Amino acid sequence: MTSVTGTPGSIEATTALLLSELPRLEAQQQTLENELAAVTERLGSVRAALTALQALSAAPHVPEPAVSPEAVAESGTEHGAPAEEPVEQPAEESAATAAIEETAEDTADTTGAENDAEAAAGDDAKSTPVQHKVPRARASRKTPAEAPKERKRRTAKKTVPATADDTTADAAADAAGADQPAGGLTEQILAVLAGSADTPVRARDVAQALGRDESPGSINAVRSTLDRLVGSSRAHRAGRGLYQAVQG
DNA sequence: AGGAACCTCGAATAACAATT
DNA sequence: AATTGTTATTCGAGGTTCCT
Repeated sequence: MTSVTGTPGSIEATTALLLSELPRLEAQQQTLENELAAVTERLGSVRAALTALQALSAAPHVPEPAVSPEAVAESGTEHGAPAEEPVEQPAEESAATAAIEETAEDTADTTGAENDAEAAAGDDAKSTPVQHKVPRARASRKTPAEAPKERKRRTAKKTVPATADDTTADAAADAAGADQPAGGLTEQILAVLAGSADTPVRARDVAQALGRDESPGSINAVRSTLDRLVGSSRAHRAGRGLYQAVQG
């Protein structure tokens, strides 16, 4: 299956390299998951503190979490942390201040993890960067007659690769090496594709698998490279936004 | 309730700049 | 010169809101 163009020797060497990195990457994955769980827990603590304070001061509203509901839900479901649970802590002042202090401390402690979680959550919730889209003319908008009747759910569209994400992206991460370039970006991406040859992957997944920043710019760079690979027949497009290693 | 219009976001594409 | 990164623009599709 994974017939990425290359000499057999280079494939073997790459395979050996990737296998040697496997244990370290798995450990790194575990570490990151633990950090995310810690952040999720902290989030609950922060909310508890805010709620308690609100109860004390009868403030009109509590600012919504900066973390997107999606991300919270995700982290909650994935790690069993009730991040979305309504806070039912006693609204005692001491409790509130204690929670706040604890929160402040842990926030300082988990800055790194927070950043990671933020990167993951914020990106998923699309923390649209600078790209201001000029309200483009609606000329291109399809009339309902033209629009396809069966609207595939965007979520479904995302879940398919996302599900694959857990497996293929992990495998891809294994395949690519998460921290340093083992060859050019093109080769790394090819390795990712080869690592999940059975399942098409998204540019985002590839970027994630490579341990790259999940900023739009970074993903765009991956996408650009993927497009070049497609253009050079070293990869093929399996669908909109989906890339796959060339078969056979 | 159903449909149309609008909004938002991800993806595709192209062009250019920077780096090796 | 090839590779990689960045930016801008456009397109496609799903979600939300509004109107009848």
